[in-house]
Amino acid sequence: MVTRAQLSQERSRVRRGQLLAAAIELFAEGGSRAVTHRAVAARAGLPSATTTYYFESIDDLIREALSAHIVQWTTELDALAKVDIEAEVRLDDAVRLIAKVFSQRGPEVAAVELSIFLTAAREPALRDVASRAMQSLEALASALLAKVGVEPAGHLAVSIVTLIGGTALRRQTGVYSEKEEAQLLTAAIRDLIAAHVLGTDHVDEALASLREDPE
Amino acid sequence: MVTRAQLSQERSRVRRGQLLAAAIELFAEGGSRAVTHRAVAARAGLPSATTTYYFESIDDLIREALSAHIVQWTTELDALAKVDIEAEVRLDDAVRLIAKVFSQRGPEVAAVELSIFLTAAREPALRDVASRAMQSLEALASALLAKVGVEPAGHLAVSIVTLIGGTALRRQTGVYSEKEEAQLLTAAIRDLIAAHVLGTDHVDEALASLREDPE
DNA sequence: ACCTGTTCTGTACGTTCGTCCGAATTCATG
DNA sequence: CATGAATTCGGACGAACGTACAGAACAGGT
Repeated sequence: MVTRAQLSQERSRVRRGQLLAAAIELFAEGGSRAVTHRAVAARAGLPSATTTYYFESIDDLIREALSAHIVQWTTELDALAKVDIEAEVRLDDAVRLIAKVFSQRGPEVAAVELSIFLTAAREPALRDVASRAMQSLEALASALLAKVGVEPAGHLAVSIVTLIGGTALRRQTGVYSEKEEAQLLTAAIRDLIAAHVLGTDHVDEALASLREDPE
Repeated sequence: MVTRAQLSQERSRVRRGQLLAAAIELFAEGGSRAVTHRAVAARAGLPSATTTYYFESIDDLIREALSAHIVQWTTELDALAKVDIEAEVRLDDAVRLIAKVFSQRGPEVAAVELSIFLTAAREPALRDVASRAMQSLEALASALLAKVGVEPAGHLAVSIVTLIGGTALRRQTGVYSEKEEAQLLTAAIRDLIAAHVLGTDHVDEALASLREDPE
């Protein structure tokens, strides 16, 4: 049996979700200035009073929308890590896959996630979910690295995630084409992995040779 | 002789600059929603009508503020590249210096620059200055690399800039401490440089050994 | 001292914003 | 069927917003 309360809760949950999704859409299109009570309700196709009924204030609405979005993204990352861990993965596949984490749904969506990370700096309510997302990203990188035989990954996974974030950032400026970015990223990831498997000694040696031979 | 027109132009230039600076301050503190005509004028200590006198619209003001800020940052980067090119630079110094490009004035300011890169994606007026800033960053990295004997830098400078951007991004979330971020970044940069001087063959070799020996 | 064009700014207008409220609706429960 | 708590929603309120403009303030030339 389905009680009224449950039905109502379900309906409320749906409507809240619609509002949050609409808010994210507007945020992606025009930044936080575009997210207003009326605009959100209109985009969601709901009466304009719903936004005030479901959220304490407009800031609350924006915060929750960003939070929900990054949480869902984190969930997808975790799922991705579990699926791929059970499949056969070659090094190139792994590199290619992780290179697409930020870009899989186009640069516009990536901009939202990046914005959330930036907003987290001045919104304590977002800091937890933002750092959790970062950690899931690192966990995904670690899992893929382990799958291709790099274990333990140590700092390597973190550095790879750094590359991914930096790439997502630069993609927003459009200095390089989509193809160039992909090539640059995969090449850099390969270099980092190589340096990692070669070990600190080889790295120090290579750098030392630089110092001795200043051209 | 100083004409009235010149005096006036000078005064206008100063006031415009004050307004732009005030706008950036507000933007850094509360995002674009905090940048309003009245707030900007109040922060700059000028009459509230000045904002409409000097700028066509509020969007124009925000755009110009972000543009001016990133242009100035670019200028500083270029100056930095020229100064350091004339000084003796060791590898570790170079790595340390470039690691500080984004962090020299605290994470709050870095957040503004990152926001500008993101905003550039949906504001064509910012795209030029944003990509120019990226290129100056790469030029700085190239110059430092050349100084320590890595020449030509090729993709290396770009990859290092990617690491810097990714680091600046993650610093906003606070997952790692200031010191950890610095260590992670310098280690990753060293790895990339090492892989670069070792050459593609060594990298391929190292990765091939991974494939053959899946633990 | 007076005039003239430019620069500046206090003020006011209409719009949009965030928020609130009361009446209407819904539906499990008594 | 009556009750009441939860939900829905049109409309309205004051506040803050972007913007426009008439007149004040100013610095020459005469």
